[in-house]
Amino acid sequence: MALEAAGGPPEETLSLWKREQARLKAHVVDRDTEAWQRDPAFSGLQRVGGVDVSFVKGDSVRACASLVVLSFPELEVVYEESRMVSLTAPYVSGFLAFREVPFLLELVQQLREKEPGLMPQVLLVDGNGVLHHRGFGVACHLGVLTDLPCVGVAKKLLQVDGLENNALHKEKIRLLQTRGDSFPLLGDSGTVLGMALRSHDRSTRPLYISVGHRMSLEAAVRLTCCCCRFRIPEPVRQVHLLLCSRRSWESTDGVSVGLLSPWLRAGPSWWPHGHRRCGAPGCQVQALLPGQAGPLQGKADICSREHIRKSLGLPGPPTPRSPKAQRPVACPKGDSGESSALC
DNA sequence: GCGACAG
DNA sequence: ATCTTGTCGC
Repeated sequence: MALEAAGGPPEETLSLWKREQARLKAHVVDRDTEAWQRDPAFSGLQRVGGVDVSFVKGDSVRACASLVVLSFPELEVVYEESRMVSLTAPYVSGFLAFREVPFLLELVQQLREKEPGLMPQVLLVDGNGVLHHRGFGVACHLGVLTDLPCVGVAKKLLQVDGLENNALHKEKIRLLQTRGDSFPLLGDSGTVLGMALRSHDRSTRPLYISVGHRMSLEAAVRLTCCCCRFRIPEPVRQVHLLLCSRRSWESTDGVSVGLLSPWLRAGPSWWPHGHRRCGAPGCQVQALLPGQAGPLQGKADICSREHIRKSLGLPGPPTPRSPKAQRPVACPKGDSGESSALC
């Protein structure tokens, strides 16, 4: 307790972590290893996964780790699992993996045991891959440890190796006009560490894509773009939704209802109606309505035909954001222009 | 006027 | 990450 009270982990721990990163980094494969990765239409790719860990405000220990698997190219949820965990490591920039990866590994392992047929062929990871202080971000870390192809998808530029979110960078962003536009992130070291990608026509803010494991940067960018209905790629976005709903039901059973965001409390209109939720170990699958309370529990769940998902493609006015509605768009935006009101 | 550091 | 406000940039 009170480990990270003041200055985070001791220098000793950090250097241990650095050594581990250096050791594992040797196993990173930064090129395409699968046939589908080189195919123009990604034919052969059938399942894309997303993972993330979400936190409970006011609680530095409890968190929720989730894994979802989507069909490709339909992008429908075919598997989702989440579990409450107790974090052991604090967040330290450059060492995100030591905080999150152990739990993500467990989820992958669980899937491997229970539903090997649903194992994703690639994972989109919230965070960076080789675009990292030591070239070994969480996407590489998880990739090496699972031996799954992984892509780092970050929402903010990690300013390393001379990369800076400065005026020049912002100007380059401004030049990204339509979905799919991108520019390389060239570090002072002379290496291309990743790409800034405009993932959606209606979103100005780029994603920062970098290689995690067993995939080229080009394929990573192309795949990410293929997974974007909105700014955030569906696998990652679905994981966020799962985490959010999970948190809300968690809180109805617990103590932090008052800490929930108003968006969630209000019974968000963007919530997939009646979407099934999965919970923690030892529980049952539930049908949870927006804002509805549910027993705290959960278990692996296979939601193959999530026809409910279709609602995501329907006119569900999600975020009555700001007076930025310049465009009469025919598609529902859940999070495009903004940093997502979700999580 | 703040603080730079993925999540 | 979370919460929140509001629309840049030094």
